[in-house]
Amino acid sequence: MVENKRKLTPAKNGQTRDRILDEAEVLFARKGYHAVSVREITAAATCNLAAVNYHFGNKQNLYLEVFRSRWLPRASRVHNSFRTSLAANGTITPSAVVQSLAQAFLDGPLTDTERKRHHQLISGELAQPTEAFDLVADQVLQPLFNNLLDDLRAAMPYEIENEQLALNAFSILAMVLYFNLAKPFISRFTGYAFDDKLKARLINHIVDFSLNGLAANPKEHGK
Amino acid sequence: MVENKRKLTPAKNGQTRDRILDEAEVLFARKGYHAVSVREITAAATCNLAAVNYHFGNKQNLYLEVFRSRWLPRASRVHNSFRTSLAANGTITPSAVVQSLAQAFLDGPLTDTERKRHHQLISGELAQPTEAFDLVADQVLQPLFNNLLDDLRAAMPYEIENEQLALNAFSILAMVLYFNLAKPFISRFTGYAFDDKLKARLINHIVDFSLNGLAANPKEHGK
DNA sequence: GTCTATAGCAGGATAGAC
DNA sequence: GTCTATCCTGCTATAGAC
Repeated sequence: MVENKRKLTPAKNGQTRDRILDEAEVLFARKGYHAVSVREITAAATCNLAAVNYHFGNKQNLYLEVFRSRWLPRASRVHNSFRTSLAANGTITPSAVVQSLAQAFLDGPLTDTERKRHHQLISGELAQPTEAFDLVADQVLQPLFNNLLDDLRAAMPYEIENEQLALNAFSILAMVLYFNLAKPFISRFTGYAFDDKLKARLINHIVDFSLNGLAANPKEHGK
Repeated sequence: MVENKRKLTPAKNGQTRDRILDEAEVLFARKGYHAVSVREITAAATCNLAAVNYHFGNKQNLYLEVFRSRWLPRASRVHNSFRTSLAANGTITPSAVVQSLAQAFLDGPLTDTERKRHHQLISGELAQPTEAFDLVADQVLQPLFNNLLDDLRAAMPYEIENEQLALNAFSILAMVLYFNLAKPFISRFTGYAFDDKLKARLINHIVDFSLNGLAANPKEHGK
């Protein structure tokens, strides 16, 4: 009742735009930009073909809007989860940094299906970058990388040169991001089911491997 | 002169098929399957539109043939480079395994442009797997993974359980494959040029990190 | 804001001459 | 084995009624 004043045409069903974004994201993630048609999206969103052009101008801009309004906020949730988890840890140690990062990315605030979509979308951009990649790189990847650099520098018990630090940061990101990407294939190659137990074990492994590499193996893990 | 006997129509220019495969691979790698048209491929191969259907039946089959006749043999060269380099090392140590693997994948028998194409093609399949991924998984990834498991088991100085071993193998693969994928972005995020010096440093880093994780840092590297 | 209808074009694929 | 010519489907995008 409050906002009637400036809308004489009260935008009956403002949900169409949202439904399009939701369905577009699912389809773009599963099949990639070029393999999805606007018809397919509007059919899934149970609206008319013309709605995409009305709300987003064209298909390319719908794709970008999926990243802007869906992907980026979700990435922020993951990033925040990492930061608060690390802050809650009190002192910053290398172990705490990697633990918080792995936890946030592999078991953080996202549901399993959200996480899958999230990583499929970015995988597509890694394989064939579009304008969306610039968006993601500037607003998510670069800040994450810089944060990780700062945290690692603060956490390492000795001085470390910049290039060395950067390589370490990349290696840790490699572990975290790659395991998310490869998750469907770990089962395929090993035969292990990807259940919660394996997920927890995976996070522990990433921490151990990042801290001590293969040398980490002889040690036992507290449960 | 030797083979005239059984070809009365001597297949004037049997190179068309090859040219199509070459150009198709470049375009598929750069833009992805759906973003490339058959017209675009035949134009690049300076042949007629109908040639693709004549030689390969349809577009999808041309794509598969690119993997069969171009990607798989190249992957074999890399795999062989890894095996012979490791064998030449004499005794199998964890360090030798990782060193040989990283060397083969990041600086092995492929030229830089070959390697880039190679990894762009497989990245596309990782993001949105098609029939080609089954091919690659069965004929390349699974054997590579099994080899790595065997080598690591032989190289580790103590007994190690299967799941632990598999996670370590994945972690090492993560480092090697991820750095190839992320190479274009390392420069972007760090500002360092990706020259031969950085490449060599990267290989050393992967070995160190895989062996000792972050704990590897204080050590100096022999040149 | 949502719909129908359609323009306009690019795509994969095929027939048939050479 | 390579070409020209063409079919026809499916696509994005727009115009205009409601």
